Amino acid sequence: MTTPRDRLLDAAGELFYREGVGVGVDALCKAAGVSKRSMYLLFESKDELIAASLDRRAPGHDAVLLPPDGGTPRERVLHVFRAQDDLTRQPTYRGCPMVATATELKDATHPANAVARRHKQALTDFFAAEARAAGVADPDTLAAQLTMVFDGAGARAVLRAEPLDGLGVATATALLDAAGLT
Amino acid sequence: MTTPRDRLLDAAGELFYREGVGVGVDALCKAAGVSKRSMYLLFESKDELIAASLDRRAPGHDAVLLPPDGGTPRERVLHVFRAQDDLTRQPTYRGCPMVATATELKDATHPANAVARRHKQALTDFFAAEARAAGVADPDTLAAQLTMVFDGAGARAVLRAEPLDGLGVATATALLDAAGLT
DNA sequence: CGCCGAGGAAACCGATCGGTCTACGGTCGG
DNA sequence: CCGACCGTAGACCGATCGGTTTCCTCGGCG
Repeated sequence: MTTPRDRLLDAAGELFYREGVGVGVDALCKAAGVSKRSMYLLFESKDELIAASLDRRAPGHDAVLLPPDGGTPRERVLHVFRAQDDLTRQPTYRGCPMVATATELKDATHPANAVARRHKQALTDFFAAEARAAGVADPDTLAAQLTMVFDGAGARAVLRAEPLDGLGVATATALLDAAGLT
Repeated sequence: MTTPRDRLLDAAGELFYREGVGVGVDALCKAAGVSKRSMYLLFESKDELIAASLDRRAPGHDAVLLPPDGGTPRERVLHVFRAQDDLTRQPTYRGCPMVATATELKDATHPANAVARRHKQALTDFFAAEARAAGVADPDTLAAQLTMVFDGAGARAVLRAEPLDGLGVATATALLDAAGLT
């Protein structure tokens, strides 16, 4: 049996991603099968719920993007971009949830923004660790560059409303080659 | 004397960028010094106004990003990323207006989405023209990659709420080098 | 059985949403 | 001096916003 809290977080994660954070609390509670009363007992405000739902999405997100154990650093990095490429083939793809939420909220002090920044940093850290393992000269710069390509690829897929078709993988490959990560 | 139409488009362009498309029509009209009645005589709906204001922003946007006449293709391409770097130093920077609006609207059929796609394509076309002038093997792919880096760099600046500090320029440089555009 | 807390349904709050409409103040050409 | 017209101010519409509150129905436990 799922708790009201879980149902709220799941419904929020899906609705906020699909329709934006402008979705009303009433619609959200109805989708979660939870009363507004319970929602406001579980969360201080809608803003807190946004942040919490974003946080909850992260593990699943990582599970899709990050590679399983094993493989060369190059393959492990490229796995992320291949997984993103697959995601953009789904018609429900609306870009990276972290980027989308931060973009919608504008306010840099919003609690959800800290969540987004933290999880985006985790992806950058993964790239940096692989680059370091491969002995790249400047792993942090390469990691930042790969993260930018990742988010730029997501933006492209959203704007054009079409799959990436290998463009993200190709760009990441070019950067890996340039950095000597073979 | 500015026309009500111009004032509306200017106010909409600034407010929608700074606070998002969720800004109300009342606040918008007050900022523009135009009555709601006039607004709805000039535009069919708020959605049309969003699209029109985005369209109006584009020339100024191009003027800031695109290089003046002259210079090598490489320098002309890098000028775009240097200009973007400067933009991210401003505390009012909220990312590329086209990307931000498309991200907020979700709906791919929204009139503003076509505007965003068109103007993003214009940037890609600029990159492709420079690449072609420099005799690059696959100018269209390079142009798409540069556009992704551009948007990824914008997303990074928004998420981290800090300037790019050369990261966009460095990444674009790496891609130019990789493509043999010296 | 009675009691109690958890939680759902829904009324309610003031504010605001996108959008329409009336009424009035200006500024023209005749 | 006069209508014709453009545009503003703002009331108004039903709906919805984030958030609070009241009421009532449960299930578990003594």
